[in-house]
Amino acid sequence: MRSYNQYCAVAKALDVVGDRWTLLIARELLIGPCRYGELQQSLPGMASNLLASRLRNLEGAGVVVRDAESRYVLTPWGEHLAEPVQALARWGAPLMSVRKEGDAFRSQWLAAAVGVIFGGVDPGRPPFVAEIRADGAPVTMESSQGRVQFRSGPASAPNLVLSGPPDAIIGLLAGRLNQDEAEALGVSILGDLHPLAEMRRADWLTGPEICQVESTS
Amino acid sequence: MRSYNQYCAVAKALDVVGDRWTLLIARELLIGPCRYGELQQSLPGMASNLLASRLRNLEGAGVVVRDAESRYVLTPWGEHLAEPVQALARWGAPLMSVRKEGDAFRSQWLAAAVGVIFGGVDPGRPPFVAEIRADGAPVTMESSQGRVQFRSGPASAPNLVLSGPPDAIIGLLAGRLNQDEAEALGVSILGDLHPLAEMRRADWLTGPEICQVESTS
DNA sequence: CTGCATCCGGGCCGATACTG
DNA sequence: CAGTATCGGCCCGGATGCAG
Repeated sequence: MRSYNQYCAVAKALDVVGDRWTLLIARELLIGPCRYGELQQSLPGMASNLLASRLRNLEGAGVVVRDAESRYVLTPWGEHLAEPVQALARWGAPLMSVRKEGDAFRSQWLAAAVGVIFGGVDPGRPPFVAEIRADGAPVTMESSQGRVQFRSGPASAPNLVLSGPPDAIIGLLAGRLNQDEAEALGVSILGDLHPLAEMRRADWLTGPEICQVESTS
Repeated sequence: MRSYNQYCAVAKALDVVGDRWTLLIARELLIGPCRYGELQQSLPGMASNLLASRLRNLEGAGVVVRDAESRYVLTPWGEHLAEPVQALARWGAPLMSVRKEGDAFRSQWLAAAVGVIFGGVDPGRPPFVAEIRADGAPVTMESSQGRVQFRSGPASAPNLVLSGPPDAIIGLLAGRLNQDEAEALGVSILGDLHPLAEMRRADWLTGPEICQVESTS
């Protein structure tokens, strides 16, 4: 990307990660190291030359390095992209209330949603393990010592198993839908949902009321 | 911008504010309502048609509205862009250690820097007023009740007056430079600098050591 | 088969000129 | 003052090619 040529930290940051697709690459690498092909699968619609170019730029800027298995890994500085990426996710969360026709979905993207809804540390949180199957490979959400962690793969001894369409699962996690509404949308629920409510961030707002979703383009 | 077509909060957010220049427009509007012409002056290098187009998009998305004087103002949802913008500024802060030849500077951009270095609430902060003149109109930084506020215009009864080149001023505020080093770079200092150290965020790191600034393009 | 590089059409970006 | 019009060029997106 052409530099903004502004002596301002926001502009400098965008000089590095402001290109189209770049922050979505960071979103994937924040979950863990990735091969080139894994990134391609996680970024449907992105041209292969663009992915290669973005990765080169990020490598040159010191955000990403290659590991011994030639996977792409965030540097310590790159790991700190977690904060702006999560802040953007929190800001964009109201737009998730409806899933647009044709929107792609990958189960690992629940990691961002989980970070947004259950982020931070809260000693009052109960220990809890949930396994989630939303349109793909199962992922596990685990609350322990006040912190909610996320990883891909099934859970060994879950307190809760959710499976169904992604938008209904997210509505349930976000607290926008209750058990009956979610089941009506095709979610199958095994276990008790009530601990979810105690695990949400204190500042989490259930509804998307802050942004009016307009239909007039 | 073309939509990413991903059912993910980060992608949805970037569908709205991921376009080139858009987050810099938000940076300006976060300081306060702006006329079209003020935005143009604050965004050197941005084409006029692009500014008009971005403002239309933001208005359509519900991020911006026009007030009675036809100024552009953030909606409540738009105000919440403060978090992602500040997070980006914090992430990009290490890149501010050197000012590149040709980088533009506006005194109001100190607002972002002040937010990054002195953001949040800390009851231990002493009350303090500083007037800063960095290459332009004077701006005022005021600490009261644990919170540091920023506004444009001179201070009425400052404890500290700083004037000089922007990079040296920022180095001083960030704690990268001491009084002698800053004065050697042309900063004139009236008053006591020591309260600044007590006002910085507890997690503020002085140096840019986290990102190696490489010269090999 | 993975990990890119090349090519090409279309659209976005950047600069300047122009208008109510 | 607040935008609109226009045009060259670069970036983006999709398909294809190719080397290890």
